[in-house]
Amino acid sequence: MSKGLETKETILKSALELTSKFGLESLSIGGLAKSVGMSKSGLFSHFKSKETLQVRVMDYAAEKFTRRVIKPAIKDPRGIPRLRKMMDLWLEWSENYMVGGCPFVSAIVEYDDRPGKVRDHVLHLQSKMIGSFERAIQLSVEEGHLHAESDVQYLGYKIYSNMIGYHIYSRLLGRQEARDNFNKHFDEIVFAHRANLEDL
Amino acid sequence: MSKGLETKETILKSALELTSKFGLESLSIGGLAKSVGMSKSGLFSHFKSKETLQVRVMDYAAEKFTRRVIKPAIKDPRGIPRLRKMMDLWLEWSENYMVGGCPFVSAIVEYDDRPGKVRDHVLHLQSKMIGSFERAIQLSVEEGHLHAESDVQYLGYKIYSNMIGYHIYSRLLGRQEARDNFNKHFDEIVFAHRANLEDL
DNA sequence: GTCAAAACCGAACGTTCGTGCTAAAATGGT
DNA sequence: ACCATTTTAGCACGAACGTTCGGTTTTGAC
Repeated sequence: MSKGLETKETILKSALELTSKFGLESLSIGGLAKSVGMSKSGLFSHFKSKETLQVRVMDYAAEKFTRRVIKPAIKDPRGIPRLRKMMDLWLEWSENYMVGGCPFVSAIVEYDDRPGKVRDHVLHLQSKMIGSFERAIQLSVEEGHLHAESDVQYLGYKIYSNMIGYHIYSRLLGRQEARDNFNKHFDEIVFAHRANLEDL
Repeated sequence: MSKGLETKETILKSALELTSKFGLESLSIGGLAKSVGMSKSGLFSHFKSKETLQVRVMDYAAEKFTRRVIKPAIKDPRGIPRLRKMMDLWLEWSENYMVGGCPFVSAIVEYDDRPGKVRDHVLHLQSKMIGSFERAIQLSVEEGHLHAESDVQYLGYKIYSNMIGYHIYSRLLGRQEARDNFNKHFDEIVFAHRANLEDL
């Protein structure tokens, strides 16, 4: 790997950490340069603008997310087990890997009223992420784990809400029941949509 | 009312609008001054620091929230009707009254990793808000609308998650099913915890 | 109408922001 | 070892940031 790509990786790694902690908008060129130990202009020349940097950071986050949450889960059997695994991996991602919490959650809220390329990109990535969950839910229906009339989009909404709710209860409010709540709620959602056994 | 309090009200009103749109941290003294049509220093002198301004803005928001969501709901009968009314009023508050979405949601996410007075204050206000919902849930149990063994805290978590989920689905993702999802999910949560009729 | 207090403004402060420009240093294929 | 390319640093810019200060206007009680 060339020197350029190496430092670009170093920069993005540090940038993602800062973003996770303080948000995508607070990410400053100068501060980022200091945290990776290089000059402002040297760092800047890797991205032509701050906007580009922000977009790259989110791409970097999305790549890590796919590698750590989505991809490992497909080793588990289709249906509820795989969906459950995604939840566990997301918890791991959100709690331990990302020191400042899931960067998408912050970015989404931060940019819901800031039109521009960054917002569009964040929206696109988050839609893709929700799509991944919806696909896992769809598979759960096809595998017969959830009943055939399940509204996949609605189920996705409930599961996503549970994730966000956990994130806030755990992060800001610091409630240690958050994880139990999350798991219990997920189980209830799945249970409410389970297939009638006599249908199989 | 004295002149000082009047302008302070004007400032806070405009500040809350900006905060709702762009977040509490992006709120700048200069920008705010321009939007209310007064000088930077003139505005600044009303609050001794930006930190104080931010705290006051959140207090202002909390007051409006109480006046528009909590207080009107107590006219409805205790229990599920009152809780349901709170949901409707919150939807109204979040959708129409606050142009940029619920300011607490933004503030919470923005400050989950920024220690300081602002964070502490936001946390305190949000805890109070959740407390209001939990009290309404508790009343629903006492009124016999929800079964006696209901875990009020857990129910609060689910209802809160639904609110946050709706906020994101509706705001950033722009999904128009969001509202239906929200209502359906609320009904399901209540239904899942309803009192057994034979117990009454 | 007087006068102290409150409110407000304009200018300036030291920083930090994002972004150019130029030149030096490091890199890597030949 | 050479040399073109890439990467990095230094410096400067205009703008915006929060904040301070000195002075002017406005307010409201007497």
